[in-house]
Amino acid sequence: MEVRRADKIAETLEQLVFSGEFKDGERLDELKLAEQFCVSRTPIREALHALVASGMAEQIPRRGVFVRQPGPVELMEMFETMAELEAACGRYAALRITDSALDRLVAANENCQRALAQQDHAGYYAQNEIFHQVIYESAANSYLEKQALRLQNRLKPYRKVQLRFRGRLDQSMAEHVAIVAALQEGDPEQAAAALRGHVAVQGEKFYQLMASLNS
Amino acid sequence: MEVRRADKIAETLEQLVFSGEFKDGERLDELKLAEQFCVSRTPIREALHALVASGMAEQIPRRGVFVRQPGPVELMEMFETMAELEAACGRYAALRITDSALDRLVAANENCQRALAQQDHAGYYAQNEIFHQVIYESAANSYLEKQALRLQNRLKPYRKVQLRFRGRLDQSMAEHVAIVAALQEGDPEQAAAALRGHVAVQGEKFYQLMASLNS
DNA sequence: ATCTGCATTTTTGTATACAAGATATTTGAC
DNA sequence: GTCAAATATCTTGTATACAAAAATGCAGAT
Repeated sequence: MEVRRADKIAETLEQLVFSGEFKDGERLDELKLAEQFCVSRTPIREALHALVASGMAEQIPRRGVFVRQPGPVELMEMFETMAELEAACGRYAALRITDSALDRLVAANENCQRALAQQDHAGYYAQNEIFHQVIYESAANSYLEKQALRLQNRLKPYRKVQLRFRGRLDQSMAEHVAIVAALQEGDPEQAAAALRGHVAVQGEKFYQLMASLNS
Repeated sequence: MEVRRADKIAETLEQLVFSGEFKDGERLDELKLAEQFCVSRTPIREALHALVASGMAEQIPRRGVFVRQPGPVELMEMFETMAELEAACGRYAALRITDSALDRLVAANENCQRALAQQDHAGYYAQNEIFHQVIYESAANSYLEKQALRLQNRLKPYRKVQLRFRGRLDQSMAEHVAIVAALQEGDPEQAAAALRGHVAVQGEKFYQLMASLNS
């Protein structure tokens, strides 16, 4: 799929920004990166433009591109938007979901519970991700699905933090059950509300954590 | 704001794709465009990448970038997504809108009505755009606002078509009034529902039109 | 010592040159 | 005449060279 070196570099840089290797506001030096990746400036520049397009960096003309780690406010806004996107997916999924997708949803949920019992955090995250992605897919709107996937990916590094809250995992599982129930019932309003709340609380927990750290 | 030639070129290409100058599937030849714009391939390539990033073109490695005009199904999906984004904005706006924003909303609405009375279509479009943008802004979520603005801009060329339907303009105005009322009441559910319906019907009308043209 | 103006040095943006993969064409066999 | 293989041509991707704008450093004046 990706034969161009620039694309691989973009992917690597994305990971480095995600992992916090690059601090907020840091300038991404074309020459240094070119040397570091053993390529010329050209593919580096293309990779940097990709970063800018995905919102992880900002370009100031004739000045360079700077990493743009979202602050607490922007993160909260992104979680809020995610909540609405998921609510939208849930709304349509309630009307359009297939039986096989419902099965996969239940299966992912059971896998979540199993991972939880085994203290397998990585497994839980993976299955949780699948759970939500099945809902995006079941909205039967590939454009909406793509948007949801994009933002889900963007928020991934921040979602992990919030699950450390006391009892959050159990609560999260209970919410999943309610979501599945609403989808099985085919109730758009209830599915939307359940998903909105489920995601929104993540943002709020995260915000709480950020606030507690900054005081 | 934009000192880089590549950015101006990207903007121009965007317009050309919007206006249908470039047909769906057409390859955007770097050399020809470079000659046409009297620049080298480099800024052209950057502009093409911008087009790809905004979803108006597709890049196939080692093959080139091709214009990607959305088909009826994808357009319908985009309208559906727009409806949900606007509903989300309306939901939050009902809780967060300021008095001054409400005033601007009413003013834009009156300007719409005035333009309608004078058969000033361009004026109507402009004021209608402002009406919706005030709502995005009033959601007090700049991330969500940005997403809404992006999709609104992307759908702009298609929205105009749909307003030609008999009586659609009058109906649209009535919906605007209902939206303002819900926001004034501070009722999130009603605001969301009103906006969802208002935008979704545009998609439906558009789909009807496309279907009638293809038969 | 600090600030201002000029010169130097980086660094971005663009043009050109080169490499490699994809497409088109030609030539030969059947 | 059709098909296939080899060659030629074209196009993208990358490297390098050049131009222009911004940042930096230094000298001199206040």
